[in-house]
Amino acid sequence: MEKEIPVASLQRLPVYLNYLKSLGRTEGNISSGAIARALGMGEVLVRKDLAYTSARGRTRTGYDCGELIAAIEDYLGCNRILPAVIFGAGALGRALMSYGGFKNYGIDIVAAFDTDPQKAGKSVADCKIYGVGEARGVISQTGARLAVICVPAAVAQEVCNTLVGCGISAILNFAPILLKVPDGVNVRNIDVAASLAILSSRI
Amino acid sequence: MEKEIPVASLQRLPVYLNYLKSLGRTEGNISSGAIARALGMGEVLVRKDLAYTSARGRTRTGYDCGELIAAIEDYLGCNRILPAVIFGAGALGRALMSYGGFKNYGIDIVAAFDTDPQKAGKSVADCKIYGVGEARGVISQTGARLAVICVPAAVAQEVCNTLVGCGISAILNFAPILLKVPDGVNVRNIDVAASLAILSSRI
DNA sequence: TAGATTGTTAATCGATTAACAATC
DNA sequence: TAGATTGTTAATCGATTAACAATC
Repeated sequence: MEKEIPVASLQRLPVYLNYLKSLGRTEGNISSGAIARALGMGEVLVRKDLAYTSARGRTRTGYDCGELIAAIEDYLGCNRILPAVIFGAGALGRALMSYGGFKNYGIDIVAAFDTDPQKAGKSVADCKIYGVGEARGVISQTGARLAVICVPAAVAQEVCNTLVGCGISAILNFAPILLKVPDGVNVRNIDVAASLAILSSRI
Repeated sequence: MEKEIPVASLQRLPVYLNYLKSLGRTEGNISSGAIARALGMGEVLVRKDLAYTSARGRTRTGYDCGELIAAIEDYLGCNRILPAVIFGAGALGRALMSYGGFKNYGIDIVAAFDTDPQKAGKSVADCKIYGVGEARGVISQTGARLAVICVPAAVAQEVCNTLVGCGISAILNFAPILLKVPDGVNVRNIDVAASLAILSSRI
């Protein structure tokens, strides 16, 4: 049995991917040492991380740029299209609806939901906002398993329960609370204010 | 010399704080075991983390809720007011301007900047948008040392250089690139698309 | 006192780094 | 061949967990 990738390594894969893409070349080779120097990390760590993907370096020449990008993209699943929904069409939710970066990772924001009936029926960047009552139908119809929670902390757990009940199995949570979810449901939290506070505590 | 707090511990402090505040009581005591159970972690780890703050538990009774909240807030610097600026008044930048959560951590978004002259002069949630040329003046006038970068990846490094030149020493970066900064400048990255991709790769 | 809880010291675990053989 | 680079195995480092004395 292959060893599972550590979270720390998994989180670095998009960093490598962004860097490689920023080079703007799909031909030629790049060594783990060059990547490591550019990103300020150890070269063995880079090789270890890349070894979790299907990328294989060539001794003396390094990794083929195009192959390496393809291997990371493949590992992260950028090539299939995965439908995702956003719950909460406030300022942050709408900003994410209009953000184009998800498609680089094969993620398609197919719908948004909001409790405000005024918002229902409107669209942001080709993404339609539905009322909460339509969540079950839209989620099952689109086959979305991935959701982003952008609602106030006070209602986030309730929204989370609804989403899990609709078959969502991975949640990116922007509300500053720890969501309780059943086994098998994955949650990642982004607390923007806390991130800024952590930075500022070192000033 | 006291041992410096590990990043992992520092990142958990806001989690404890959110949980304690969510209990909605400033009186009475709470034990590290109760906190650990609620957050799904080990109780020794909770005590170790809290020990970095000025909080001191009482044997047999645990920590005083109000004191503990105050100690974490104090450690994170929630009580002083720290001015911060946002660079990039696109959808995300404007969402952050109108987000109320920063003030819980004593962070005040005092200004935003954008290259688009159409946006200059407008305000979002009492926060005024300035042209790029005014950055130096506004930053030095407000004394901001903290900045949030919400511009496209292609211009993020340039914006970062400008900010550092204006005296900014801590940056929360939403652009999916690794910023190069001189020693003494702290950067934290939030890559929303990558976070969602990491989640989805486990589906 | 007995029991609950803290805080500290030692043990474990996992991730990063170092050393090095393999290879083109 | 000599040199550059990979991938693997061993060593180190840091963070988490376990054990336990202190105490109210």
